[in-house]
Amino acid sequence: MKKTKETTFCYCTALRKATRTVSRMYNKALEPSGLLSTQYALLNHLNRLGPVSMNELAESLRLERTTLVRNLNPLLEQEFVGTESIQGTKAHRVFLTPLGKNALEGARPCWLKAQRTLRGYLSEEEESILLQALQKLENCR
Amino acid sequence: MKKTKETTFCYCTALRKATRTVSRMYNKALEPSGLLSTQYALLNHLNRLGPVSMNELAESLRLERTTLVRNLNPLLEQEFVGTESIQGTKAHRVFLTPLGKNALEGARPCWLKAQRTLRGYLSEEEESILLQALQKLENCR
DNA sequence: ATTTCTCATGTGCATATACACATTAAAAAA
DNA sequence: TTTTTTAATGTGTATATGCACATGAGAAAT
Repeated sequence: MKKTKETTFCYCTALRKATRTVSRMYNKALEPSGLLSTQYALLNHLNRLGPVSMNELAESLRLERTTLVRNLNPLLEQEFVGTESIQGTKAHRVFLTPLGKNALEGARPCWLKAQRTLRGYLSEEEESILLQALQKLENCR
Repeated sequence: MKKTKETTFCYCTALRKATRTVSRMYNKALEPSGLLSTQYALLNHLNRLGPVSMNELAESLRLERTTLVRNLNPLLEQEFVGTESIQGTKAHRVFLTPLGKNALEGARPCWLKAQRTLRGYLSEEEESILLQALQKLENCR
């Protein structure tokens, strides 16, 4: 009879471990731009989404709302992003300012460097399946 | 001519995103055991490595030494792990205590539940390539 | 033996992340 | 209209993570 292969690794541990290294790498690469990797990610996301409510943004990043707000604060202070209240409700919408778009574009070469380095480690198939797997995992709720 | 596919995702962002969700999931699952996901990971790692120096442990987890020490503290207090100094040097060795081994084994069912859930999301091929890719990425230094 | 150097460790600070609880404005129900 | 409910926010606390810098004990060089 076929014995189920024993699980020896842990998704959580493996993901966290890789994330630590990769985050360090991107932070290093982004240093000249003055942006942290999380800030780059936020600006980039806003650039693609356009104006969104806090909740939508948090949800789409799978990020705790309060964490999002705190991460957003320095970007608000630098006026890389702005907020506007939604007519007649108390909800807000966040959007990327021209200044923010500028910062994002200025940081793109740094980002690209890190990104290219990592791509170099994986085959096309690995990259594509990695991405696909991550997308499945991030929906495990 | 073939245009290189434009890179639209970001390794760092994608990893962090999935890691957030997965970590939440494991923390939830581990709740009854009283261990946090990071603590489970530490105990588990120590269980497999046996006594190791702080530096080796940090290195093998790709974890900042200071972070490791701080994550280790509550486990030391609960006497799940112990330390001993290495003869004639000022270096330390960390090891899993019987109490710690106990805690680890008690938490295993909770962990397994989360682990099984995630496995259910991926095909065997996806799992295996994911793991392989993560291992490559975590060496990007 | 004294000086220098290396390496294990410690401390302080900043960001990233989540959760629980409080607050309050808008919407829905009574 | 008053009450109730829901949903957007805000606050406090705790863990996770990394970096820069300080300290101090052995090891190596002089």
